Amino acid sequence: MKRTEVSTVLEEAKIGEEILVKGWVKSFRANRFIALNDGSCFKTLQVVVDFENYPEELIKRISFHSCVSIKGELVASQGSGQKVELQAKEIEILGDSDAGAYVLQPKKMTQEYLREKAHFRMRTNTFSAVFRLRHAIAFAINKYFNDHGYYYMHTPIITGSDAEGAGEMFHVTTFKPDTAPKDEAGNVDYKQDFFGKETNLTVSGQLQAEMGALALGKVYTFGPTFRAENSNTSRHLAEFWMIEPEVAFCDIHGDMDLAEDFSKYLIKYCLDNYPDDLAFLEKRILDSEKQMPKEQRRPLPLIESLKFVIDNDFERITYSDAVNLLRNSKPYKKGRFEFEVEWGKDLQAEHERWLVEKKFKKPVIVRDYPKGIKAFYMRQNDDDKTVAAMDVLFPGIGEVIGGSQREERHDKLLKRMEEMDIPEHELWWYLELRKFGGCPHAGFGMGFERMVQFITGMTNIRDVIPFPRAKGSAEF
RNA sequence: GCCUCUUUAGCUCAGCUGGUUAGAGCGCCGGACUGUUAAUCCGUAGGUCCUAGGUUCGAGUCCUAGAAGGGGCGCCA
Repeated sequence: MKRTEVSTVLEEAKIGEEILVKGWVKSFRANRFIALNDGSCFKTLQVVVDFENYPEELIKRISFHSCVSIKGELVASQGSGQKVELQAKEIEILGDSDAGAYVLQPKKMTQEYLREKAHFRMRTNTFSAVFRLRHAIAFAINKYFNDHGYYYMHTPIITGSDAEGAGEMFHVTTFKPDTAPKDEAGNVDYKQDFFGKETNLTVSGQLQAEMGALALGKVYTFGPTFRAENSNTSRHLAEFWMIEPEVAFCDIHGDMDLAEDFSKYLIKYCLDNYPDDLAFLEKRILDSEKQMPKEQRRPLPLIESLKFVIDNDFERITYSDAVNLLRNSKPYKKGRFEFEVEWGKDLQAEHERWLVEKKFKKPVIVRDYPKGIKAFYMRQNDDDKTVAAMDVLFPGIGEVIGGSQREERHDKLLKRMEEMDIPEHELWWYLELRKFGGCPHAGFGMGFERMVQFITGMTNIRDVIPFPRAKGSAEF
């Protein structure tokens, strides 16, 4: 007999049908009711066991998270919690789980504790919901771009240039530290290394994606990226996934339009297709906020805040306007900001939070940043002071997207690289893209895990990736 | 990298200005009950109080150092 998944049972199976289900026991009440979950959906199937008909030895093995295979008949439920239930006829234990020795318990456990039990944490309601949604968002990303005529481009994980300018890199080598061959000057001789040169793990696929955009028109990358930054926050990982669309014949305004439309699509996809998981996560957050002071609680419940984002236009302002707004703000005048607001300096998290959470109360796109605080490849504006860069700021998590129109003018790009000490010989190919058939183009990078954080409401980024990699932590 | 908080039973925590045998809820185990929805009721077991030093007649409690974890900041996605 073929197994039926719980999601199928609840959606399609008819009363009176004989079915076989397999899954994990979420609870076993009164020696009679198994709540069975197989991961196919958030819901559980109630299985009714007439314990009088089974050996006590078998009944005892039905315990928290033991794995069972049950054949039975689907019947209308006598209880009020569910419409249908499975009347068990044959029960087989596929995997025992000794409740006394098992590290999970059918009760609330802290996220910090579960993080240490990452091999089991996906079995909990919270993490199974989070990881179903993580999948949903990944799928929606590919669907959105495919439906809009973009090509999925795989950029390299190992890169030969360290000029991408997005932060500290992880070195890739086959040398052992103590036996690495040295050159005459006593430095490590990377000519003898696997690739014949120094290599690193990528911090961004953008520069390579630009090659694709100038050939295929619209491309996107979606893959892991690596930063060896010593940043210890709930929004940073050493290994994270990034989405980077790159579009030919697109300026900064088209870039912002794409960022907004794309973000809304991902949120809407989850609302439309995963209501049970979102409802559970929302309830979980509301419960945990009950003992918190009001100002620490979310302004809106999870689902409402997601709907609010897709129903409203993102606020779009220039960096200069943002600085003026901040300098006229109440916290600025009362000296409540820790950091100075001054044209030319980057906006700090406290400033961004004021703009998003206090001033506009919705996502904000800030554009035209001073060129001194942005990367070499961003297109210089006519004022000679700013570049066509934009950041999308979300409530709660800050910067979700950073993007720009790229500098397509060879002379301007070269000059900027010289000013910023970017070695020309490492990016010769990037410069040649401007020499032969170049065109205005733009793109952005979205932090995948930050988007998953926003949609699931999880406060720590380590809880939205199955195996977090962060400073001092690479377990599992 | 900086600042700050935490570490007591399997889990979540309480433990006052240092004082005698370190507690609760849940979980586990045993029993009762059996149409439950975090089932209920009764009972048992379970603790190098993170580690190492120190102060003291006496340290879970105070001091110093270290370890692990959380939160905030910086850097960014």
